[in-house]
Amino acid sequence: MPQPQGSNGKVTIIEIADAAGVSKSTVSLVLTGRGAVKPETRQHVLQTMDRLGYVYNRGAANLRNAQSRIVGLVLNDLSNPFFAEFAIGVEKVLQMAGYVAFMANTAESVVRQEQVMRMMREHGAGGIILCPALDTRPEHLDWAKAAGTALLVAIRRLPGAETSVVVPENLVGASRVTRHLINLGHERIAFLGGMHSMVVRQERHGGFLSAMEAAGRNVDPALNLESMPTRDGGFGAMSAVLSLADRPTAVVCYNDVTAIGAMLAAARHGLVVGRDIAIVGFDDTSEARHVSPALTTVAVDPVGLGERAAALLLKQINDPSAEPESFIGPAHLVIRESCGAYQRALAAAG
Amino acid sequence: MPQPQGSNGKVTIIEIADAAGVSKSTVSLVLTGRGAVKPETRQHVLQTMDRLGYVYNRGAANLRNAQSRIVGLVLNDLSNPFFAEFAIGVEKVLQMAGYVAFMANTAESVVRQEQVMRMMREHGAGGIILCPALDTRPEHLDWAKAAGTALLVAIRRLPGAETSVVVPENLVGASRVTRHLINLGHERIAFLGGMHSMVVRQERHGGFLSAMEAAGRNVDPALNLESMPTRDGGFGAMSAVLSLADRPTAVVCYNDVTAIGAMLAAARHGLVVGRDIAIVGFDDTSEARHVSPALTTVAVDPVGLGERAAALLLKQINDPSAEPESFIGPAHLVIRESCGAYQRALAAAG
DNA sequence: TTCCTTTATTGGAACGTTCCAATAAATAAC
DNA sequence: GTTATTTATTGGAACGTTCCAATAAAGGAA
Repeated sequence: MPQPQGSNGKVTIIEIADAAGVSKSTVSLVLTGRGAVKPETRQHVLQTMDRLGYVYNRGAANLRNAQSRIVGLVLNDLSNPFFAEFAIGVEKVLQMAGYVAFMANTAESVVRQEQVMRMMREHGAGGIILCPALDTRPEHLDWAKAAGTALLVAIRRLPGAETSVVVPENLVGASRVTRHLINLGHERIAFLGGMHSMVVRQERHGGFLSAMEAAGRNVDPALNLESMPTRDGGFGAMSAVLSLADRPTAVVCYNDVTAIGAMLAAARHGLVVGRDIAIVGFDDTSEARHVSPALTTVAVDPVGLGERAAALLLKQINDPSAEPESFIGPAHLVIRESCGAYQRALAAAG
Repeated sequence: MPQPQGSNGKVTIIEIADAAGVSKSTVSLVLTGRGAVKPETRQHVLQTMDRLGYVYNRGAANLRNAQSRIVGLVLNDLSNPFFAEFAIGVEKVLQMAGYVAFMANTAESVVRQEQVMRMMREHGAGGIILCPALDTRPEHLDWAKAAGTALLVAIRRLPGAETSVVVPENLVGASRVTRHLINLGHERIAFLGGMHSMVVRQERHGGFLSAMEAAGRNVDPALNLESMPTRDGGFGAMSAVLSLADRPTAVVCYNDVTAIGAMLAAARHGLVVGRDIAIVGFDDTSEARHVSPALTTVAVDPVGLGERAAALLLKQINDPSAEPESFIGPAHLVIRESCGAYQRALAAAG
């Protein structure tokens, strides 16, 4: 039965020592498990701590040995299930290593990102995993080198920043899904969604272009539309594309969210996705499986990327002199219904 | 140009004082902005801090005045977009108040939940917002009263725990959506999904029952089926219900995820949802909008709930003697296609 | 000038922990 | 039975900050 301590709420190591009839040093030894302490003494101290409702004060401890075992996880968009899954992967690995994640959402605001990273440093975070907000400049991260804080950039590469990086194989993935559409016989293929300034879009669009060129397909600049990477953005861009005189027969979207918006727009125009038009996405979020028709997309295993990011960061924390390291996660094609391949196969068989 | 400090990485207030030719007390005054310090001195000190790359050490500061301005946010399932949105609401309010959220995911594990809450206390969190994991017992939270830590339970009410609570109007919401089905002329209505032990299910099922009874409808115990609150669970329960001799004409589901599973099962049995059978959900997740036919459901504004939870917690932190307070968030009906109301209206008009 | 008040600045004592060197007790070696 | 060695325990000095009481400097009023 925890006894709320006498006057103020905080029970300290010294009060435990007094109550247990030992010195504070002994209590400390029990706490850290470092020195040799007689089993019965240890037991007694532990009981006393339990009885008085003791809480370890990590702030005070960190004052002595700067080993905080906390790392920061800075996400640019928590409402995107992709990042939520990434976070789950990160937490899983950190937990196993006895670390705890200080997680924050910047909602694409560089200002908020700056604030949040400062807070984390002030709290003694040993490292930070950063999914950078859209307008992040590499010089925003210079403090890390100077302060010797381990910093890892994830998901969105930040050209010019000399840190470890964990990103998916955007170029290859986009190239694969585009080739898939080409193999299905499509000639006019559009690329939809994302803003030009986003590195991820540049990579994915680059993959799209390389597949098109490799197949000798013509790339119509009118079929390259930017939009915010949201459902509404995808809806708008798709509507624009469908109002063209010469419509495409297939559409590669920046990501799943955009693709789902595009599917809605197509349906609104009376098109049956997968039959009248092919639409594909990127990321393989759980939504992709559940929309109707199910979305053909590129899977990048966000949980796995998160695990990898955490592992890499821990390595860097433990060996601060190590060189920055990069991990490029695999991206593989997931064929479902929205590209029409399934229907085509059925037709061929029947 | 931040100069990485001589030997170890950490620059302290004393080094700043030495470099600026003032005392550490003066630097502290500049830092906290409390005392009266000559503008030129302040300026000079600030410049010196910038020059040496000083980082405030919150741990050391908290040692003196236990004002940490951090609060913990413990989520039971981050992969559920509902909780991600809730978290966004919480962060928004905390940020405005100059607080920072220490966020963690328990993945429904009570053990992990315990770990994570302990960590947060150890780091000096002034309060915690807890979305409890499934098997949480009220006595797991007893420490909060004893330690005087502000604790707020959100989304899942925890009977027997004497804390502030922020939850949606589950009973009223379920009652509303049930009445909607009754008004559409349904007689045999089933309730599907969720496990009996879940408080949220008890509330929603209670709302279902009250609407049925108020309308004088007969409640067939065979039409109350439990399942895990997953898509597969919904699929299984719906399949079971459809194998009954006397099928229901409408189904109220525990939540959207379950409802979507139920829709798949209905389709598999050759039924057209919205015409041959009505299916409704709860939560209004983004998926509800995008399945086909779109799901009629109950919206509960997770972001708003998050904002409210944060506001309530801050209030409690600032006035620890205040009584626990509850907020029951509104739940309103969102009519889409899966209930058949739309088709019925069309038929009436045509 | 002298005294009082306000404005700036300061050293030292906390805060709760860990570590080090020192001691006390128990065991092993001779 | 003495000495070495191991095993348990301990006080005190940090760690980086804030606060308090004290001092120094600067004006204002007599």
